[in-house]
Parts: sequence; C-alpha cells; structure tokens
Amino acid sequence: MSGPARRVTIRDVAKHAGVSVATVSRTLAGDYPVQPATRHKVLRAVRELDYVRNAQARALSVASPGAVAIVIDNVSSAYYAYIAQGVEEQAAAEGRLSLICTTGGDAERELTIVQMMREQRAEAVILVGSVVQDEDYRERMTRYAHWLAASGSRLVLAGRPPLGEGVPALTVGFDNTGGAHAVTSHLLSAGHRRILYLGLRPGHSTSDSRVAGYRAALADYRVGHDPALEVRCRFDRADGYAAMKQRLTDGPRDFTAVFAATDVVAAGAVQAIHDHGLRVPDDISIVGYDDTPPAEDIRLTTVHLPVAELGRTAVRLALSGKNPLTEPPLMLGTHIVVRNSVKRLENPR
Amino acid sequence: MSGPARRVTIRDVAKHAGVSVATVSRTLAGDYPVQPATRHKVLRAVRELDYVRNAQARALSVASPGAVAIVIDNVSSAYYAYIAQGVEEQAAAEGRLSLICTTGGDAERELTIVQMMREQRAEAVILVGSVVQDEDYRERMTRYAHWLAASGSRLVLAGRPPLGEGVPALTVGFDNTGGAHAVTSHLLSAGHRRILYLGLRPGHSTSDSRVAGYRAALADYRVGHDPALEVRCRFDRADGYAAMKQRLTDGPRDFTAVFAATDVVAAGAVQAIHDHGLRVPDDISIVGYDDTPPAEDIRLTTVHLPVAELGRTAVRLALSGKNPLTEPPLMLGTHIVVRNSVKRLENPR
DNA sequence: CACCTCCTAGAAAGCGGTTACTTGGGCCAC
DNA sequence: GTGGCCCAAGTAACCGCTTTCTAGGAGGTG
Repeated sequence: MSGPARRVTIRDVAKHAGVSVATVSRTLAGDYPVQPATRHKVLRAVRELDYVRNAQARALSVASPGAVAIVIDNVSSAYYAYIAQGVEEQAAAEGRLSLICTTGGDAERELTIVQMMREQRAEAVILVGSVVQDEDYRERMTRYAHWLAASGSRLVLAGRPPLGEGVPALTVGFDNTGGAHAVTSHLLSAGHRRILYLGLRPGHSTSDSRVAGYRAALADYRVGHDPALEVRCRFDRADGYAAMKQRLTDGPRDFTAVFAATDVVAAGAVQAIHDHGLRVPDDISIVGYDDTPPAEDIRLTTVHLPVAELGRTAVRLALSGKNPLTEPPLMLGTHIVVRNSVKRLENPR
Repeated sequence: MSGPARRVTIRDVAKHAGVSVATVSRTLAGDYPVQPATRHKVLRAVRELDYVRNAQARALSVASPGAVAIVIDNVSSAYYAYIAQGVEEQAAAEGRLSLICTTGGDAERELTIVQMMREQRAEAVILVGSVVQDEDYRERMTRYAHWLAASGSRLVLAGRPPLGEGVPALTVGFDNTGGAHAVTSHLLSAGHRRILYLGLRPGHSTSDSRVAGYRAALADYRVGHDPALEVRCRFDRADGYAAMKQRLTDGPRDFTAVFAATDVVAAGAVQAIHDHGLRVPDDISIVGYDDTPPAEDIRLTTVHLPVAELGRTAVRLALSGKNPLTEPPLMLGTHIVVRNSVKRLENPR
C-alpha cells in the first residue's frame, strides 16, 4: 500500500508502448488490423503495467449490455434464494452482470432502489416476490415503470401481481390458485372435509390467490366454506408454530387436515402438532406449498414451484424484446408432490 | 415502444431549461449556490424530461464508491445464501451496490469473474466458500490479488483458507477446527467412543479443518483414531443419504454415533438411518455442522455458524482501509447448539 | 459616479475510453 | 519516374457528467 493507487489508463499504455491510444484500443478490441510487431509492443505494455480497461468508461462510448437488477425481499429464505439463483444463472448466460438488492419487505426502499437502477442504466429490473402494495406505492411504481420504459429498460414483476392495464411491465408468476386447488383437492379426495387454512394476512397477493384455490376446491366438492377455518399468521416458521399451537390449545379441534400457505409455516405447524403430543399424518394431515427444503425433511406433501425457472424466465422475458405493453402475463405451471403427511380417511365425516 | 429510446442527457435538460449544463449539474448536486428562479427552471425541465443522471458517466469524473462483488458457488444453498445476505446488507449500509456472481464451484469461472470485476472497478471482491485449489489456481489468483491491490481494490477471502504469505488479501473465516472439536467432545462426553465421520473429500479445506478438530477431540479423550471410521462423500443431501445407506448395508456397524460434516449431509444420513429401520438418537446418535435450516426440523445437535455475520464482516473488513498485507486472518467464533439427536450412553464401551 | 467586491452562471477542460476521419509510407502499374 | 491505391497508425471528436476557471452584472462604498 505505497502511495495513492493511481489507476493506469489507456494513455499510460500508449505512452509506454510508444503508440497512440487508438492503436491500443484497437489492439485490445481485436477487430481492426494491427501490425504484429505493434500489437506485441502493445500487449507487452499492457502486461507490464497490469492494464485493464475501465468498463464504466467503455460503456459511455460503446453500447454495452446493461446489468440485470434483482430486487428481492431477502436472499436467505429458500424461496427467494432459488429465484435469485435462476436470475443470476440466466443473466450470466446472456452475458449480463447481476446487481442484487434486498428490500427487507420495505416498499419505500424498493422504490428507492428502482430509482437507483435507473441511474445505473440497468437493462432489466426484476422485482421479485410480494410487497405490501398500497395505492401510493402502485401509483409511484407505475410512474417508474413508464420512466424505465422510456429509457429503454425493462421492468419485470416476478411472482407478484401485475400493476395494471397500460403499465409497461412484464409479468411472470406461478399459477397459485391452480396449485392450491390441486393440493386442497388432494386432501378432499383423501376424505378430509374440515381443512384448516393456515395462511398469510389478507391483502398479501400470493396468499390471496392460494386462498382462492382452496375455496374453489371446497366448492367443487360441495363442502361449505367456514371462515373460522381460515387462520392467518405471518411468514415464518415461528409464526406457523405459534398459530398452530394456539389453535390446538384454545380453539376447537374441529379439523382433520391443515393446508399451510407455505412449507415453512407448515414446518412450524408440524412441530406444534408434535409438541402437542399428536402425530402427522395419523392424527392430523397437513400439506404445504412451495416445495422448499424443509418439505423433504418432514416428509411433507406439497406443491412444487419451479422457482429457479421463474428467475430464468424473468430474465429471458426481459431480454426478449417483447413489448411490455401487450405481452400477456406468463404463468408457470406447478405440480403436487406427494410425500407422507396426508392420511386417507376411511369414513369421511 | 415508439422509436429508438434515446436517453435524455444533461444537455437536453440544459437546452430545455435554457441554461448551461454546468448549472444543471450544480442544481442536481446541490452543493453550489444557484438562484431559486434558475433552480426551479432546471427542476421543472428535469421533471418534464424524466431525466436521471447516468451513474456510469458520473463515476468517470467524480470519485464514487465502487461496487462490492460477491463471488459465490451458488446462492440456493442456505449456507451461501446467508453469507450473501450478510454481504448485501452491509454493502447497502455502507452505500455500495452489490454485484453477485455464481461460479457453480468452477475455479476457472471464478478467475474469469475476478478479471471482470477488475474491469468493473469493483471496490471490493469477496470470494466466498471453497473451491478446489490446485497449484495453478493459487498462482493465478495470487497474481490477480496483486493486481487488484495495485488498482486500489480489496480482495477478501470469506470462509476459505488464506492464499499465503505476502499476498494482499484479507481473510475472514470460522474456527472450524474449534467447532468440530466442541461437537466431537459433546459426543465423547455422552459416552460415545466409536464415532463415524461423514465428510467431504480430503483436500477440501473446510472439511479438512473439521476433520482436524474431530481427531484432536478423539486424542484428548485418548480414543484411538480409526481411519475406517472416516467416510467421504460429496456435498449434498443425496450424497449423505447414499453414503450412510451404503455403510449401514455393507460396512460394519461398529459405531454408535455419526459426525456429519454439514447439516445437509446429516439430513440425508438421518433419512438413510430411518429407512434402515433405525431411530435417531435411540439407535444412532448424530451431530451436524452449520446450523442451517434442516437442523431445526430434524432436531439436530449441531454447530452454529454466524454466517450472515461472516458476510457483514467481510464487507466491513474490505472497506476498513486495513492493510491486506499485514492484517491477520479474522476468526469468527462458533457455538454448539444442543437439540435432540444425541443419546447419552450409560455404559460406554 | 467610479471602483471594488461578491455572487451567479457560462465556457471549457477533463474523466477513460472508442472511432470517424486523416495522414503517410510502401508497393504496384503505367 | 510518377500517379494511384491500400494499409497501418495517428489525430481528434465524442460518450455524459463534473469542476475549474472566467466573465459579467448587481450592489455597496468613497
């Protein structure tokens, strides 16, 4: 660490090699004829000075591919991590750098980040997962969407609801209603009629569409919908545990099965069931959603989501050149994974 | 989508507002006196044209903070994801953007990425986790380390061994030997004497230091070290399952406890044990390492690693201005988490 | 009223590259 | 021997923004 590390520029290389900057630039680009002797002089100077081009400066004059920005709640939950992984993979495959930003679920921060990405001239901004969307948020994000479009960037909403008609944003997501319908039907066909839904608070778009599938399946089987069977908790394992525990302790035990809105919530619920001295699936059946890692460990029947594929698709969509105003939302299919958490009832009540 | 989206520049704003580009720049910077009337004219033009500064161009003239690059095997394994999360958090807190790149464990790709990060003028490059390090790799990475240092960037090795003396790279990691010693001692003090080590292939630095702790603890208890009790498999759950299954089927069942090098391997092993009709901890005790999510679900006694803290520390270290040549490696402490996977033996053999 | 000072805004020179245009030398044909 | 052509290398403008330096007008003072 001796002295101020002045970065070596193309001009230094030119001087060192005794040629003009143009020659250095051309040698490095390789798309213009340069005499072997000169090219060697240049390359030697480059080596001796440890010169590397400045990508930022380069981007000024040459139309280089911009970065892909992933804006995500956090990267430590498996669901988001897999999406991020998919985004990064595809971005790298298409020769783009990935910028990653976490919001911690804060809508305000998300808006700030989108602005930052405009300054960075990101080629694509991929908004992942849900965020509480009030009217103010929607209005501002819509404005940003127009700005991004005007400057040639793409906005992709991955796994979240569209912003509305006429907003230049691409959308890709899972068929949550269909998946919830399938997994609820699985319980119903096993003879369960009283199914507790353990989900996130209303207004949370992902949970809402899962509730919709749950209700639709009940309707298909002509089972009355009982609001008292819809319990709401927050996202994580501890919340699932607490909610289940409370229900087992205080509430009526008038259900034979549980549909947890996410596997993590299901994992918490399973632990509460065990702590209560009951067994899965013998005493209570349970299904989850997402097919994230805990599902396999607790032998949970759940709905598999192609999460990494969501990330990859988001990038492909962003770089595809499709018109964001006319391109319809893309829906990725889901499928149910049967493990060992549902018991078939012989005599359905 | 009408016409070629020409980006609006500071000159456009200047013309639109009827002032000079300098005035626009100064108004936006806010650090130079500008008449209220003029400033309003400028701001109106900015609003009307949806102008945002080009951060890349800006970086050319003003010494702006560079990005922090995270170079990581993948982001979908919980261990890495938490590190990445820590890095991103701290980078954001220090006003830096995070670039994320995955290598898929490919050393060659890692080297390429480091070069790319030099072009990007990243302020810090954080190499996370292990990669197979042959002589060629070490030599080239050492060269890159010097280059990065010469251009004022910081290289941080997070959770991997130092490159060697005189290499300008900062190092931060976990005390794996200590952790392995602690958890092995836990088994020994519970009366276990024949402990199977289920680890990664030799040469893998993380596994090697865990083996060292395992052997040291055995020595402390004056228990002979039996090479036949060290089984090697690969990283993931399926490999842990296969290795354990094979040992239970073919190998001698001459052990009462298992020390799995990672929780994920432990999770696979537990499943194999169950599939073999045995129970944990009644028939076989098992401990893991990392304290990643599966550990809680399978009630695994394991070693907790402050992974997010590793990420944060890496960033702090990189931006601290410490001399990478003289700064000693930083070791983050670990602690054992006792759950329910170890049985106390009454009559130790 | 002349002069000086202060304040604001403009002109222009970078930052580190790329590239259109220009130049000069070697080679060939007449 | 001279004109024409081609090729390699140099000159300089430009990418979008910041900032130093300079200019000019307002306002205060003798």
